[in-house]
Amino acid sequence: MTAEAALFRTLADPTRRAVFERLGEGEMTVSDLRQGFSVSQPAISQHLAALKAAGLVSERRAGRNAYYRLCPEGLAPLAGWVDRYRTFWPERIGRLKDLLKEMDQ
Amino acid sequence: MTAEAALFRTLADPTRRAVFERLGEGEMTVSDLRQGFSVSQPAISQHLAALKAAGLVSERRAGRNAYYRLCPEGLAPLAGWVDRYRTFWPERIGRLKDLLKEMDQ
DNA sequence: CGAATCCATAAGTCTGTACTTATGTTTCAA
DNA sequence: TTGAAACATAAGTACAGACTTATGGATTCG
Repeated sequence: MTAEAALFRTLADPTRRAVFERLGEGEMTVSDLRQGFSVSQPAISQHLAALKAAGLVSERRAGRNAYYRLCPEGLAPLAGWVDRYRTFWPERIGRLKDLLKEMDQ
Repeated sequence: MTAEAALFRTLADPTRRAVFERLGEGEMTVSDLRQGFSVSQPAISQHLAALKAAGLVSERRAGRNAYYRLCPEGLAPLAGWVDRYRTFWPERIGRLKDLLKEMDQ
């Protein structure tokens, strides 16, 4: 299976994608993460295991707690896949250029 | 459902994603597309209907034939989602810049 | 020590969906 | 006009996977 295949599969589930997005706020325990979701704790753990297997998340244990953190570099293969088609839309490129320009500063 | 949710769901299936990628070669009929896939003609038609509903493909009828063509702009919401996380990887930005530079020429 | 908390895993259920075959519609060709 | 080709839709099947409850291991606290 290609890298982007695993990423598409992993991020296709809305709940799992929401967990990923939520970790954008910063490192968090499973219990923290559970707040705001209507699914059980095992469901959260299962999603985290899937995200970890896909390289989208890393884990750090401390006592009873498991801290999960975003690994945004894991998205690189997906970004690469999308970029292959970006060349088809010249009108959008400008905004991307602007973004890169901002990041230079 | 958000736009990127529909895109993730639509592109999660490997066969459907392969159909999308194949259309990168250019406009094609369903029969043309069928060659090289091990699934039935209805399966191809169903995938094309899903891609069309997601705005990733457009259709043109001519006699008995249905010509399908890529709509790469349909990927924009997905690209936007990925870009939110691109800011986390400075080391990859260089390659993106190079790509944009090439496209200027 | 015992109870409680945090998390992972096991096992089973159930829904979504990607496929199949069957069939209908339209168009073209002999 | 009859048959074949191109495609879509219908209906049914089968499997993946997202959930659940139950449980166990590890840690912390009283």
